[in-house]
Amino acid sequence: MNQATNIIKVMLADDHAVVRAGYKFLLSNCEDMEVVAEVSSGEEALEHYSTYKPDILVIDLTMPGIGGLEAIRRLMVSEPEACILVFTMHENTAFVEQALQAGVAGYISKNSSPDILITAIRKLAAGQTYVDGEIAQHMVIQKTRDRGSLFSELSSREFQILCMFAEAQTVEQIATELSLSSKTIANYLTQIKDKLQVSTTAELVRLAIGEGLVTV
Amino acid sequence: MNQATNIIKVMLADDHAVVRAGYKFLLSNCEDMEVVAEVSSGEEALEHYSTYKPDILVIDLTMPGIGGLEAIRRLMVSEPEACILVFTMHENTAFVEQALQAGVAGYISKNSSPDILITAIRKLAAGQTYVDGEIAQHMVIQKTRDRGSLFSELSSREFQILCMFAEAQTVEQIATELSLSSKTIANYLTQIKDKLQVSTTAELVRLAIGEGLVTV
DNA sequence: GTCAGCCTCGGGAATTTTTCCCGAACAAGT
DNA sequence: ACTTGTTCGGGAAAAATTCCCGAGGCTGAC
Repeated sequence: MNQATNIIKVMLADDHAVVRAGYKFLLSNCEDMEVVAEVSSGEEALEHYSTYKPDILVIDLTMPGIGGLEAIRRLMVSEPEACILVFTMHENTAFVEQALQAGVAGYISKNSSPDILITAIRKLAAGQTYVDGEIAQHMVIQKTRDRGSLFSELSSREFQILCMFAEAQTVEQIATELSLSSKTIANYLTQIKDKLQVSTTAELVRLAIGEGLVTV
Repeated sequence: MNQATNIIKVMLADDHAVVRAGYKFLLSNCEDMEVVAEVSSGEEALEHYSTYKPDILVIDLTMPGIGGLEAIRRLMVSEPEACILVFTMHENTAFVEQALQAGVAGYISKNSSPDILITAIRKLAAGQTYVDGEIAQHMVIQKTRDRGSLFSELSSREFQILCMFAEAQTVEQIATELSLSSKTIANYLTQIKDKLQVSTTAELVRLAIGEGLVTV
């Protein structure tokens, strides 16, 4: 609404200090925005969000602990009007979908040119949404061809569990971390295999790695 | 011995016709060598080797069917004096080790500059061995640092089974293809996990992919 | 030659994991 | 109100894995 008069308050969430420094430097050239807080994990983001009440939260998806996606989901519960911009290296359609479903207002890639970040922040501050051009293209292309996003039919819980499993976590470990019965996790995995139409664990892991859900 | 007077007879084994064409073109510029046969699978290589009795067999590792490694092993049984040059895209130490153990005389990468192939063929024809410089470096580096080649303690059977498994083949499929009991395969896999110090299937697949044993 | 050591192969039995089927609670959409 | 989807997990059967063991083959050392 009033982007000329008011300064956009930005909060940064990224686990790499250098990356945060880069952001800050980048934004320091813009008179209309200011970094009011920076955190290095999803947990911290949740903890400090209400203190700083930023206009925009710029957040990475891959962070230690609960990670970005989960942090976004939780934040949207307690602060439904939060304006979140995902800034990550995951160009994978599945992540974009999951993030958008979680309610983020923008999604840009770390591969994008730096000024895209500025553009995106201004757009979001003006109440608009922004998705990186290339990413949008990927999504359209992937949508139009046969299978859609392959992972799009997974629920967020299923997606989360798949990611954890593909990172070679045990069924028990996942159960513990999510405070669920290992029975539940096992059932989920069966369900996931079914939806993804793979029959073995090896295939599942290959698929997840191949699609870029996890890095090896 | 007599490289000046005699023409080096070369047999090519690669499943891609274009690649074979490239080899032939490359070698056509050399007066001292000639392509006497070309085949597109390990099976064919075994079948035709004795017909042509080439001085050098240039072979790729990734081919349909039994693949290059297995073909090499079998060939070395029937033709122990065979002179084999592996020419592949696998720069992975594990493959180099497995190939050298199988008795190949040379190992070069498809990433090497083309004239390396010529050089290598001449070396081998002269009774010497040849391993690509970069690959050798990799091996030394990997050897000197902590763990050695990780897969080096796997027997060839174990290595083979691991590769197949990481390609998402079922225990049953592997058993069928190798004409073994699925019980044996399962036992092998347990053994492999033990040697590689991983506890889950997911970890095993990740490791295999991460180390480049299979492509995703 | 003999012996130790490793590799290959698989059976038996216990154990663990996975699957399949089911139900309950809850939220959202129509 | 009613269907639909998500989340969670129990029960029981089926399948996979593990652990342990043994036999045969091959190699290299003594």
